[in-house]
Amino acid sequence: MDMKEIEKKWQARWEKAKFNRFNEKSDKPKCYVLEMFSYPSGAKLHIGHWYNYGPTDSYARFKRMQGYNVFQPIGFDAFGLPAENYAIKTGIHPKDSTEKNIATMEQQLRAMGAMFDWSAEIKTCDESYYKWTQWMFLQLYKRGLAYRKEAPVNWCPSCQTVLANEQVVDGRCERCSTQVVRKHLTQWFFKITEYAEELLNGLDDLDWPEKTKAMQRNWIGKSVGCEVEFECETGDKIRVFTTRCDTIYGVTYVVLAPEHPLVAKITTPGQQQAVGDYIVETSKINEIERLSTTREKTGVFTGAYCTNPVNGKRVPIYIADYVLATYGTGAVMAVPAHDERDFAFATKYGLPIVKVIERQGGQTELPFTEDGIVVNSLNFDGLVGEEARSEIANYLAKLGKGGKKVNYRLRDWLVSRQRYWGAPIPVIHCPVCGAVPVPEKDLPVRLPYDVEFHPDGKSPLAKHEKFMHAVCPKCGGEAQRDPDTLDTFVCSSWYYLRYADAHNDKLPFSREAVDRLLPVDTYVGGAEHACMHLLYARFFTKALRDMGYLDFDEPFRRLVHQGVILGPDGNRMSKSHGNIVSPDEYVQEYGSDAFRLYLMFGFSYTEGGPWSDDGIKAIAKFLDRVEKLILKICQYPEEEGAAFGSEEKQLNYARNYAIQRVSHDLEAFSFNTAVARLMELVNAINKYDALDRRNIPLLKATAKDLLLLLAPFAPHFCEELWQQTGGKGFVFEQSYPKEDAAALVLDESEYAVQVNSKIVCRAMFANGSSREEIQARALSLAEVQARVNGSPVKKCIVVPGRLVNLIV
RNA sequence: GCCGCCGUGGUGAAACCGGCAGACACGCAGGACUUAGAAUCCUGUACCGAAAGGCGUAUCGGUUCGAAUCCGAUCGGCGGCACCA
Repeated sequence: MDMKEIEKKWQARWEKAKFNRFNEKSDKPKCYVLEMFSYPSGAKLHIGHWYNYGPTDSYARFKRMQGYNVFQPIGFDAFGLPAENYAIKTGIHPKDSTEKNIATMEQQLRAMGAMFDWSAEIKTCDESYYKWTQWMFLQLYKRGLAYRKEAPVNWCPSCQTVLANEQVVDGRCERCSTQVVRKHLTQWFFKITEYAEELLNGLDDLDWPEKTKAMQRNWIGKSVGCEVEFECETGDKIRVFTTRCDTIYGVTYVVLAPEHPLVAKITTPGQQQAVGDYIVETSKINEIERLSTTREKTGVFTGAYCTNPVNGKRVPIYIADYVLATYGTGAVMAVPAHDERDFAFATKYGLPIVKVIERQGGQTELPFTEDGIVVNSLNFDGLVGEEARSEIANYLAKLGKGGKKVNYRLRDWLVSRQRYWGAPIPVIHCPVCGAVPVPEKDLPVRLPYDVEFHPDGKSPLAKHEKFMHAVCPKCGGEAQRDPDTLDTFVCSSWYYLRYADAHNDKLPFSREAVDRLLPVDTYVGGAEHACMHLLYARFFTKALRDMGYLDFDEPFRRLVHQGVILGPDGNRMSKSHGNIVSPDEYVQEYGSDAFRLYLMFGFSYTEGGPWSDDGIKAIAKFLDRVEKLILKICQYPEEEGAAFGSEEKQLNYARNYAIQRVSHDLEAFSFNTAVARLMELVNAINKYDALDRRNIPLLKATAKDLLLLLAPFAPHFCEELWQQTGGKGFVFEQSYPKEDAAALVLDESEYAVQVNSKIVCRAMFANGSSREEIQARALSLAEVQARVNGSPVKKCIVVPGRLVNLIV
């Protein structure tokens, strides 16, 4: 077949028939299959795109043939830094380069032949989209979920913008790997922490990879403990968070983070110099060093003291940078006997170490950080672990000095970016009224085209006078726009909702549209989004639900991560490794169907692995064999009343076995085994076809099923064969074959015959035989008798259809 | 350090709930057809052994009639979190 021609032919016909569109009028059950949309980088699709979109499209086509009304939209995550950096380098405007890239990618995606519903296409950089991204911001603001505050934030000196916590990997920028630095800035945040508990609990019921759920749990980082108030001699109260309040009688000092607001207030005049020096010193140390566990602990005494609420003991207050300002309360109670960090610190600075926990039934070596028996703790002595913590927490609550408290590692999501190519934050800063949201009727706040790109740490918009100039919506006075844009992850946090109603100009989506299509049934994309996009999108869904715009809690019922196709050398494909493999030459040579089929067959979908084209020829050959076989069988004259003997039964078994397995494997995204089962069926048909006497109707029916089974894997190829063999309409209008359970029951099966769990031979046994019959027949076999040697059978284990084991 | 996942032929990989390890392919070897073969078809292919047979799923041990699969320890790899109190 001339695949190039055939691809074009069928793509044009599908297009003309609007065949790939979601059918609004159908009463079939809906199935929303979604691949993560792409950033329009470079120009061409790379293997990763193919690997994500090809097999998933096969899944979508399979669901369609199974009778679902499938919705498979596509679009572009079009805002973002690369386009802007490219503009700084080349002078080509981000809008122009992005639009050009999108045009190329659209063309390539169409050429792939996936069943995308292009009528719902979205581009996040279009006004018609980002207007609603801004609208989302305003709703969150109204709900108190968007707020502005000054805080220490992560700044990427290379990208010249702040980053969210999730975008800092090992102290480096997720995008460009530059070391981030800490800055104090006033920025916009989304209050994702308000949903911490629900985001955590919701994971339990999701059909997601366990690993991804574990990563989100880890990221949310719930820890259950206790908050305790230590009163200073100045009257100030220091609140500390601890998970080990059973050790509270062992507190010998309290430590504040150097940034803690009370530091300045409580430091005694004598210690001011030392404390000031220490703060300056630690602020110079970058985040990476500061977070290193191996670094020696340092700190300095403030000169102040506070009181342990449970025993009235006076303990010194230190500052040390091993206490983080951003976690818990930014202060800890130090129990050197039962915490390794406190132990190291106390040893270094000669602070007392008081043992209050003992190992149950053993020697207690300090620091002892496990649970144990409470000692030296007045009336709590003798309690153990959780019981002790609970009792002490209750006691603290009774004293009015604290109580049980849950802490999360998750921080609020910083969404401001000091960059141009994003959705402008719809806020006006008025000298009188402060930060005022732009009224919804004034949306969108348009991104001006004529800007200059000078990476200087400020948004290019800040220098655009016309853009910046605004009138305060509240008082009508002179005001300034917020010069920052929204993190692109804000755009991608709701795009799956927009697809459902992509052309709505009154609302981001109508309730009716999302009710009909959402949630997404199967979402497919890379695992690298585990703690970013996938967490943010869940947050958006829950927030929108609480605002009454949605009626469901979770956007993605089922999640599948495709693996990563690495370069042939086993490294990630990259320009710097010089190991990028382009799909184009393969597609050119073998066609898009063969290429996607190879991707499905050659890799375990969720694993991926190093690229190798070993076997791509075999796939092309396989398609050739199918073509020859089907065209040949199709020409056989009809013959009625042909015999149905054991050969026919075998062929029919192979046919129905393939139907059963292929359907099962496709549902499980186990494409490699599904293709293997198809190859087995082809082998079985070939074998049968080589016989002298054949049952032609059966052979034809089997060949037809093969074609239908293969259709989702090789859509153009099968569409063409369907037509050539006289099929009416599109092959994808046919139902996917369903297995005949009766054909899967064989008269007899081959059993492995074991004596004392060792395989002795194989033999055929009639199915439905009783255990006694099987035992008797097994015993009668010559190989078995040689082993048994007349010994009595003590036990006989039968696994129906598989194995019989005689224990003698 | 903590959490999670993984380790199977020369290669990519299979194996549902504990039941014939290596499906399906690639590669390789041999053969057929052929002027020719990089085409097509057939046969073989975990390893050791000529064979009978033995042995085998990172290593060691355990549970079981039976373990790639379950349990414990060790080694190796990957991913996440990490001075988180």
